[in-house]
Amino acid sequence: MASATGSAGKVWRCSSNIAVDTQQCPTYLQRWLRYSPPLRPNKTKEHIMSHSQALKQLDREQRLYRIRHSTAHVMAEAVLREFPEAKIAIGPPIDNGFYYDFDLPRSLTPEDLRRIEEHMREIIGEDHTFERSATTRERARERFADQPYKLELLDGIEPGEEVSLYTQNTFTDLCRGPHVESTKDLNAKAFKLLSIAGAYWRGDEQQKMLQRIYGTAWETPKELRQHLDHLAEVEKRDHRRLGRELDLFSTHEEAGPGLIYWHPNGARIRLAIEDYWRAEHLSNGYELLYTPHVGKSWLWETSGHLEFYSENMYSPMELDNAEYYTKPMNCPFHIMIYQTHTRSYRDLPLRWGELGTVYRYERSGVLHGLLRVRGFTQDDAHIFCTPDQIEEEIREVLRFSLQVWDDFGFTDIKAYLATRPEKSVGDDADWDKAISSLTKAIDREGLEYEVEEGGGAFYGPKIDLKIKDALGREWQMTTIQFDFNLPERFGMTFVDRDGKEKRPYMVHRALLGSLERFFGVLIEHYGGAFPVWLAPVQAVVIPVAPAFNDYADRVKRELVSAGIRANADLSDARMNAKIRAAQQRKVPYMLIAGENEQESHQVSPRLRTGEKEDAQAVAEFIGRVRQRAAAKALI
RNA sequence: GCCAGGAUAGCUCAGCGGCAGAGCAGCUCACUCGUAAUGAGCAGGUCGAGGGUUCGAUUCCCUCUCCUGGCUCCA
Repeated sequence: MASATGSAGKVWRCSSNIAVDTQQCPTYLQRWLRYSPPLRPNKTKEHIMSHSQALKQLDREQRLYRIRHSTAHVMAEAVLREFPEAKIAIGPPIDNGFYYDFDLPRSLTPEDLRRIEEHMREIIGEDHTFERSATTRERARERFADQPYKLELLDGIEPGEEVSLYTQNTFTDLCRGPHVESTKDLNAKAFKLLSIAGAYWRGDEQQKMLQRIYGTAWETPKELRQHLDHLAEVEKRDHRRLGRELDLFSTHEEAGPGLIYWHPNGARIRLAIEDYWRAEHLSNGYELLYTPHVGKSWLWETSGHLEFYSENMYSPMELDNAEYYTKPMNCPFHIMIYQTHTRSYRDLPLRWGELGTVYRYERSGVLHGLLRVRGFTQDDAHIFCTPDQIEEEIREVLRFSLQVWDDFGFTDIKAYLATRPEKSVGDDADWDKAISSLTKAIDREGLEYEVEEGGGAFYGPKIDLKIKDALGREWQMTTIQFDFNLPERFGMTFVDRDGKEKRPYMVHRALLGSLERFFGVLIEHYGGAFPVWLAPVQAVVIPVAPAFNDYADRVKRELVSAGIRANADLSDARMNAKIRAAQQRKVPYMLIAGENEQESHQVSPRLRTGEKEDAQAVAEFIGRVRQRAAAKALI
């Protein structure tokens, strides 16, 4: 699945005034569960409760956690049946399922998965209990003498610490638990093995590549089916598939992977996005810039990119005995403009935005449709201000950002505040002030947030916003980053009211992130059925028969001159086929034009929702589309 | 980059040592037709690239390119 979650730091706090949604906060959940006691049936004299009853008393997330964890153990047992020589690594529950990593003598095939599933169903049917036992680290070392990965895990445990083992049937695992009481608490019809993937031991490229089996597990077959349906829906909305079907964009391996070609339909949408973006920035106190695409090495040496970021930069071009680099970021160019004047405190704050196209070298294995590319346009902006202004500026950026997300139809937004990492530059006082202004801004906007302690960049703290799409997936989009590094490196100053030169604060911020990536998320969010203001084609005029082609074409021209993106389908297909074609392209309005309409200068709208409307005057329809587009309505 | 799986017509896919296939899309022709596919015909492929095995390779082997799923949600 296309996942957009960035590297998550350690979560130590969830906003206290908002209930923790465990689905949104898996790390928190796992932490909580880790320290919750293993499940025991309540065996008092007065009240003998079966295990299943005890399981039912837990809340749903905890039950699923145990079911998934236990299913992972059952899978490991099944894999050992198939491959007695297998070395087992780790097998945790994850969102919607579980995985287990194995070191196997050969590569797994889909056929193996079917057999492993068979074994699992057998084991589950045999009603084995999950027995917890405690032992010492040394005992455990003997127990797992032939399991090198388990030994390595044991090395990470304090010598005196108690080690817990869980056993079901023939399989014992080093495991913290908790588990269900017995395999009969698992439903043999509510799990499925989904995929095989390579995964480095401990996620480290230097370590051995293991084989990971991903599975999903639920309480009931119905839930499993719903989850599989959800996966099918995700697949149907895949922006790469819709990009082809709706003729929005393409990539070309022969012309360079990870580089996006926007087709006319995609470009229409991008134009709508950019027009909106520019208008909103100008009316929210920004000035807009255009800067070059390449710069001499001096620029990148000064900025530090060559030192810290060169892996991601395109190789230099040699011209006139100088090396020029294609830009991976816009910031140094904006600073060049800043430096063209002596800046007074009266000039600040400066809010400078640019739709700046940058190129970054991404390893070929990570490229993915529009979501991970090598060339993209950032909706970048830099704010230069005095320390006094910073709080207000941050608040303003955050407010503006939320307004933009609302306009694009995203209302479920969460903030992540990343604080100072160990290796970093800048004064403590600056960091404290910056973090405090970020926190105040989040509080002011009433956003739910988490703190990623030490998760900031070395040059400053940041707020990232994650938006939730129509399928409930989170995407990290907006980033608001302080930078204590570049002003220093470029020696930026402003003259304060006391006549002294001082260092301005600098904030980088991208709201949509990259237009390419945002486009991908937008396509999936709307499943290709864009709201009227973004739809590449807003209306198609469909004549009932060839005799009305002229009228249909006249209506189309009228719509186009009224600023509506309209086509007339004058092909020799039947009306029904034209409707079907427009429907599949997810055009919001189909306008049926026949004899009745022609006589009264009307059209009969059919919405892509399937709704049919009575004939109405063309002028009336124009007014309606304008109104719906202005309201940013879906249709 | 690494592991696994892919790459056959514009798209979705079948074929897997012996003449390269289907549906949709495209093109042509016919059809006077009211809310999700009118019919007939035509055209379309160095079977991702390069090398090898073979009488013969889209098919088997090797190399490369690209695509897809993954590569700590840490016992």
